[in-house]
Amino acid sequence: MPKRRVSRSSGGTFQLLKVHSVDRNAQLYRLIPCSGRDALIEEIRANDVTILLGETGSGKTTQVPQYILESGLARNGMIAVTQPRKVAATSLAHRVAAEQNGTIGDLVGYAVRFDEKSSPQTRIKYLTDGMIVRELMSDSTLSNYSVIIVDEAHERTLRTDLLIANLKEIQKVRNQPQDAKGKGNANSTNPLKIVVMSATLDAEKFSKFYHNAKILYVKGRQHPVKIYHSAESQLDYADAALRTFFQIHTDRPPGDVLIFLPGQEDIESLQKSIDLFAKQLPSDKPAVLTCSMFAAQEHSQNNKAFNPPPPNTRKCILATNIAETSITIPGIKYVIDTRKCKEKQYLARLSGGGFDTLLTRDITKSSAMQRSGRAGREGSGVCFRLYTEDAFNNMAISGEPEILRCSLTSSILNLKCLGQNLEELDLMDKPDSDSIASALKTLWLLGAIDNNQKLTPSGRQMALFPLEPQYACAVVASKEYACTSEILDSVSVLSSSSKLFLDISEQRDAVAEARRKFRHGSGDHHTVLNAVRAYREIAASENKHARREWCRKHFLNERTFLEARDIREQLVVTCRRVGIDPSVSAKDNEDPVIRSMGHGLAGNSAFLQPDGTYKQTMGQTIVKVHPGSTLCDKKVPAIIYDDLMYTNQIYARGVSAIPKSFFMSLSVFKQRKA
DNA sequence: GAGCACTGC
Repeated sequence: MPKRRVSRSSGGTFQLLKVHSVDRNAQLYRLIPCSGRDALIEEIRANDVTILLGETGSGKTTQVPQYILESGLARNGMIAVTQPRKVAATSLAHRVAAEQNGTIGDLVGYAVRFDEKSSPQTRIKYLTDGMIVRELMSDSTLSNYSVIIVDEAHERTLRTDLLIANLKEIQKVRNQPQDAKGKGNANSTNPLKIVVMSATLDAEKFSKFYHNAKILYVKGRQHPVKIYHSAESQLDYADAALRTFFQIHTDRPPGDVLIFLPGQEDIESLQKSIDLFAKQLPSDKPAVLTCSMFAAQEHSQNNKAFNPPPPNTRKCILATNIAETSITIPGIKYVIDTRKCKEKQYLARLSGGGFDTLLTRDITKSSAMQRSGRAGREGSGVCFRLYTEDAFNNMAISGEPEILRCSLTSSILNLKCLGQNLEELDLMDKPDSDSIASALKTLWLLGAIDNNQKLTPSGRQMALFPLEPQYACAVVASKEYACTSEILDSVSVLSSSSKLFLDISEQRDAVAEARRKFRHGSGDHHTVLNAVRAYREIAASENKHARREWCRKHFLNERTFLEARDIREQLVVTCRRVGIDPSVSAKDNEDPVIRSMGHGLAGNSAFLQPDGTYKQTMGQTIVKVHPGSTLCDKKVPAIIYDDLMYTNQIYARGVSAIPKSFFMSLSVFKQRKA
């Protein structure tokens, strides 16, 4: 089928084209032109669900909500726009508020964790997908909204998937036509419109899920990017990237280079090689400045990639997926795509709990397109794919949705509170039965559900805490052990998005030395507590600058402390609600803290074997203590751990020693062993 | 002897 792309200027800020049919094999969209804004509003007015397919830079996320507002389609309620990321939600809201000439929180607002700006006047609200899923718990039909726009739906985050499934159910209730007796359904006066926004390639799946909803196409404003594939497949992607970079450097006009690599290890070694070769360049060639970018790296270091290079210098940025969606680096004209990324995948196991794997794998087509697009943000660019065109054509269209590759423990607990079962939910992709069974077993071990899979009173309490069920269980248990204050300190740090202990490979010895100050013989949980206590002392007596300097000197991430403080405040409120005194402290008594954690982490435990290895108490897996743990190289009879991660071996992270006798007192353990 | 990226009550 020939590619037939008909477009007409819309007069608005973007062009709108209606997709008539999708030819999957050719992967071309046959497009029928519409006239922009009015046509879009008419389509949304006429249909319960609209799928909006759009290239990046089309402005759909900022413009469409405003069009809907001005059209009066949302007269009965707010317009929600959901985002997978907090920064996106807040920055989009600020931009749209400015376009509406208003202050943020007035007509246009946002809601993300720890930060909400909205008022009774708010009509357009940007929120994270997690936030709206949470709202579902208190208002099961989301009655405050008349239009819900699900943005970045193609990312298929766990929460977006749960939202999409629930929205289908909500529409059944709210969009019911008046019944034959003329007795109108109370809800039919407040129907719900759904707009699903997605990047190209996978729109058809959303359409099928929503009873063949119409797909509309929004044309983007990206600059053209010339794409080169390699003629033959490359065995060594790092070496291929090195050669490609110097080819660009010697043959191509000025412009910075962005290299996508799977992880920190590859980044650091390739950076060294490039620096080494760059020194040997003839003096008439421009110089090379390399920067690296990955999440575990200090912010100040990551930020160097944003600085313009000195005159007559080409900047080369080596980055992980962090530069694919979350961060946009200015000045990039060339992209080198190694085809690789690392992805976390949860491996459900019926005995001993599941564990995460973190392995290098091939990227997907949408990822490859996203990467090449990074060369066309400011002008035309070039992308060098270190793989053949065949390889590209054979890539999966998009990644596996998160719901198929993460632990379901938390989601199942939350759904149980809503009276829903994950198995019965109409999801776009259903997790396999092993994954569900493994989560149910964990919940049973925690005492959150009974033998009939019914929520227990303490399970209902756990669900109220903004924590993984394991840590919520530890908080609930801390009441009995009179150490809630310490457990809150501990779990708030463990639940933070960033790690507390920074690792800088070049300063390994200095890092180890600084860490020794907080080191606690019983393991990582008390080591974290020691760091929290030390920071609290500094924070009480020193100013902001001194605090920051103290953290830097001890290789501690201050952002983690600050985030943990916010989380702790939320936990204190929840504790009071369920009758747990958050201020009760065990003082210097260490044992209660370990035992409380032991209740949450009973399934994450292992006994020392005669041969010196650790074997799971509730499974057969041999686990190794992670080298970053204070208990590495130490042998204790029994350990609990925060999680297992398989990279080269199965490593237990966040490890503490626990008396072996503790397990004998646990009823679930006795039941389990029997 | 080692760390893809996000997010939430």
